[in-house]
Amino acid sequence: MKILEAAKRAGLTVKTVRYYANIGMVTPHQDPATSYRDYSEEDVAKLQFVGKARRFDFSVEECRELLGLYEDRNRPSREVKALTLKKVAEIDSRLAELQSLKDELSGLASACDGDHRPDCPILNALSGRT
Amino acid sequence: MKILEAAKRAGLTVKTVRYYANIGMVTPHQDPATSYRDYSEEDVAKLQFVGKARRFDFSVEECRELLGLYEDRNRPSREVKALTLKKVAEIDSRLAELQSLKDELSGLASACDGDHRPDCPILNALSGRT
DNA sequence: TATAGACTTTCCCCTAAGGGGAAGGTAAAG
DNA sequence: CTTTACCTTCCCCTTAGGGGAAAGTCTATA
Repeated sequence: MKILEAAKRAGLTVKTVRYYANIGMVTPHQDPATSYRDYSEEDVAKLQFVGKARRFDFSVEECRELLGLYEDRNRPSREVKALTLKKVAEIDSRLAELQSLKDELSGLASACDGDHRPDCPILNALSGRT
Repeated sequence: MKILEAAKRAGLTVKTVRYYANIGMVTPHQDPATSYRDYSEEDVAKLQFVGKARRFDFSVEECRELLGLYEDRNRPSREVKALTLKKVAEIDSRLAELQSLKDELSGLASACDGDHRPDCPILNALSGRT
């Protein structure tokens, strides 16, 4: 099938699918005469796989790794689990970071009257006047 | 003072400080003869302000806005508060998004034996075999 | 069969916020 | 006077594609 249909079936944009072909992640057969790409069912499955993994916040390089494991019928599930746990840990530390940012900012916001007057605890905090 | 000292006092890199000058955010006097930048105390204060705001996850453009308000002795604190609350809301939705990602991934990881055998619920989930 | 419209290709520039490094000028210290 | 540290501009690199131009291809209909 042609790229538009493959993209639709994988829930991706044509640009994205073409990008994955360019970086060698999902490489369909390409007609040398017309240079049209021709996606097989298996290509579409890989695109779907990568699309899901991306939505799980795996980077493109991590998706490439996962895809390699996915295609290797003999891979140990250990490796997949390790990648996943690493990603969970990353998400965890980002969560903590964001939570503390939110706490500080909410604290500042609730200390600020938010009226028309110029005095503002938020700006005072940002300018270092604790 | 020269750029290295200004950067050190603001806790930023020289590259970053020069970048802020290039985009017109903190623009020190520049000697036309040597083209050396010369940072005043006020410039350093602005750099510190921007540095803090960046650490609070404000984008450079938002920092520019905040800096404008900071420099306007007559600004209403309302505007500052509005920007801050908007940022808090953004952080909140990102938190929810990450939390649900983490829950799904942890669920998958705990369902995976993580041994040497090839069967892996994580890959099964990614490949759409629910 | 000709042509319009839908689709495809490659190519190039753009994003945010700088980092890395080259080439060349300047300043302070020995 | 020379070394060393610092400064400048300039250019390319990063992520993961998006936007759009120019040109080729396919398909349906008049």
